[in-house]
Amino acid sequence: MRDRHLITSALPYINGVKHLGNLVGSMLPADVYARYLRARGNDVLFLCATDEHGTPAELAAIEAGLDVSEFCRQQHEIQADLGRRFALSFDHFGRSSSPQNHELTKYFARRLEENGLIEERTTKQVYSIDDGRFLPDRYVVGTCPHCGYEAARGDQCENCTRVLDPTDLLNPRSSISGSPNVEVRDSRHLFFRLSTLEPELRAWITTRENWPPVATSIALKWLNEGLEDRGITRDLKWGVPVDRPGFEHKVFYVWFDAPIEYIGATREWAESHSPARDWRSWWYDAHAVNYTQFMAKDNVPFHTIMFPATLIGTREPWKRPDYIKAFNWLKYYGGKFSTSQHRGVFMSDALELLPADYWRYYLMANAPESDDADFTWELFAACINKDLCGVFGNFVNRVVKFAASKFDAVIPAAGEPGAPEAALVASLQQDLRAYEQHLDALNFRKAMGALRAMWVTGNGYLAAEEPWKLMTADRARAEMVVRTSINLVRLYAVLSHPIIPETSDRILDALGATGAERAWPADLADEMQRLEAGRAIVPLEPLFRRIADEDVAAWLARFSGSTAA
RNA sequence: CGCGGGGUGGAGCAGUCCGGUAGCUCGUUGGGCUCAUAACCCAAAGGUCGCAGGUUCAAAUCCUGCCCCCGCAACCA
Repeated sequence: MRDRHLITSALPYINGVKHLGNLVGSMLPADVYARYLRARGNDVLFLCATDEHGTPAELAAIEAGLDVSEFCRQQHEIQADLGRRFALSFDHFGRSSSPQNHELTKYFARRLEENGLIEERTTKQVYSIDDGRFLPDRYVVGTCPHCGYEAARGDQCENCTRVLDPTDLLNPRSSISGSPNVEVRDSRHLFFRLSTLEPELRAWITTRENWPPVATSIALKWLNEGLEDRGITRDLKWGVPVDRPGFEHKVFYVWFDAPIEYIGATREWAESHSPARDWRSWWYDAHAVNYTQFMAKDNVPFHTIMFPATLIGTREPWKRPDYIKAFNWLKYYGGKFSTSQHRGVFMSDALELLPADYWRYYLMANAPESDDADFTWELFAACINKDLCGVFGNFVNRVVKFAASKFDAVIPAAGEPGAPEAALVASLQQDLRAYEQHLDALNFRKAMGALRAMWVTGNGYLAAEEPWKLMTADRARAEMVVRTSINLVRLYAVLSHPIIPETSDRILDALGATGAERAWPADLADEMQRLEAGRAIVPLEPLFRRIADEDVAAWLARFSGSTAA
């Protein structure tokens, strides 16, 4: 029986094209894992969506001169398109603004209320008269009462790092319009009584096994500091409406409805089919489902505390994640990727330079798993040139060219596997086991190392057997080596498919591989003779191009942003 | 004493939980090969594992103190 795997990637926010850090922190590793599990024959549902609500979306829409719903529609399409071009194999890429999510969000809020976990409270919010809106804390700026820093934000002073309340600020003003015409108004809001769920959350978190330290440590930090009740509504127009007297101009807080969209996207997916698929069995009483969430570390509190609390608070058997894969930051030359300063590489930029597979391999081989990782063009070029061009691309190229020039691109028939082939299989078997174990454990860097080791083995095999010499010395043996090598090419394409799917398909197409010949390998000795003698193969051009020093220099200049010299 | 992550040959990392001659990739140097994208294969050099104490027959690994770097994690998503 096939295992059921539910995989979700953190939802990219709607306000613009995401950068490589966003990609490597959730969407890409989730895709690699989904592709791997599918290749191993599992029943996989892989979901993502745009996270569309909140103040930044409203402000970005205003800046774009668009109605917020139209802005989100356009941005959603842009992100969906980029996802396709990066070969992200979502079963569905949804929208947190969908009717399904509206309905589910209201449902969850209602269940929490029925269970006594919601209460109304009056809060004091800064209202900007000139902007005509309530301001989230970070959009209120003023002078820090502690250090005198004049551009302190209402949530925290960046200068002295003290946590602030917007009402602490001297000379407060709106960061949107710059207007000092602001006042504090009372506003009624719904609060989620998180504090009462703390024991259950702690019991759940402390029994999770082998989660990344960055996931459990952040969750425990929140629990140890004590959970506070949290407002789950906001004074905004764009969002899920709160059906409640006196709340006509309020919506649910974006962080309340966004994770619910994981379920919403499942419904969107189910209802996009005719007849509709079953969404509920993935989420409700879904003991047989193995659920893995991917995210960067900034998202951890919401996935280990807020969302689980929402699910627990329903007192219904909603599925919680079995495993959370959390990543650290990808940085650009030691600093942050910055949208406003155009610093770093964004998904759309990346595809202008090179095809998706280059980025996919590099990012997975250098994923920020144990610590923040640096993106530099020098490392990127070295990794591409060495691993993809020199080791993998070159192996495929030398085998295919040799077969084309010496055997008219037809797989030769003579010879039987001998001791070198047995040794080859043994070596590959060991690395394959490591590769599978690392992917099963979501250790992507190590998995890439194992994959690379298998590629290296192919070049070593050719160097040791020297088929170009055997052509005259032992023709049968030469044919054996070439036939084995062509099968190695096929094997590598199959194993690399989760990482570099487009290149992998290109190779398998050239080999005329059938569906069965694209399946995950079982017995490697058999795999080495799988493609039979007599089959014609289509010559391939080199799979990857080398990155020149001039490319590095040009890209460095182009992407270093406004802070560059 | 905010919290978390990290400090291992020139660069990037593994090893630290469960102490036992310091490992991988890139780079460098030397050799080999010439089928292949000046690619590939083999070998060598290079580290007192942030610092200082302590425990131990033995510490990168355990304990104590300190230093440095990165991030911000409850109304920003």
